[in-house]
Amino acid sequence: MKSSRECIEYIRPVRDVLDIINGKWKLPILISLSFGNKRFKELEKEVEGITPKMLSKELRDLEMNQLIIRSVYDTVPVSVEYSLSEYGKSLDSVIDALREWGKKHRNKLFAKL
Amino acid sequence: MKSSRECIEYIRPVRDVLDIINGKWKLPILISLSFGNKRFKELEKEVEGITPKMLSKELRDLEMNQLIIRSVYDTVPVSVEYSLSEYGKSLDSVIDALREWGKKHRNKLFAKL
DNA sequence: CGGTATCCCTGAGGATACTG
DNA sequence: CAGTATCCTCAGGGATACCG
Repeated sequence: MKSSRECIEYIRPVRDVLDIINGKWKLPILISLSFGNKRFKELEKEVEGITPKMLSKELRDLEMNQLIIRSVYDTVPVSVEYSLSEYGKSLDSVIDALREWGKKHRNKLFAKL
Repeated sequence: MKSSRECIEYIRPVRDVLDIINGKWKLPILISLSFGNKRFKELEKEVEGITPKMLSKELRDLEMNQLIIRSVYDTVPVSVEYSLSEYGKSLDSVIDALREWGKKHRNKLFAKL
């Protein structure tokens, strides 16, 4: 067992990440974008249950943190495309880990029934 | 680029996990316990900033989800020890991934200055 | 299409004090 | 020591409607 200080040091980076990908929507949005660039309406469908207001806000947050890129194309009507930045793509390992555990958890829950 | 249905299927397990480890405190608590069994007061110190109320609530949630074990010892005064369950330990990979990314993120922020 | 605006509510989370 | 009890704030999130 290590010292308390080491433990606190260990927690810090995780808290940093939690600050960035907090809430129920950010990771689902990032995952959706990891499947390919998406328009606003597409995201609204794939991230089930999200409202336009929340989607708009979360996209802004993610863009501010440089995880995604918002590209506006000068078509008529204007079209907007969201994509993962390289930095956002680097979250893959995190998403994979979460996903693997999530699948195990699901199996565990089913096994109980 | 895959179909929308695949994408939605892909997101589901991640949302399951998020439901379990949501909020700012659960992962820090789990990490602290990964360093060794802890008493309530010890956790209160190592999970910096948490109030006893939140700690109490989060511990209850984590216990309900079988991620931690609460052991009461019949001493005077009574002592309570929290430990990771095997199931809780299986979150290691998730925590590692988050932590690795968090460290990178920190470096990136520092590099900017 | 890609969002805003408005209103609303719950619950996460905090501060402080207290108890068996 | 291991929590409860109260009271409080505020942001996360939802519903619905609307706009350029």
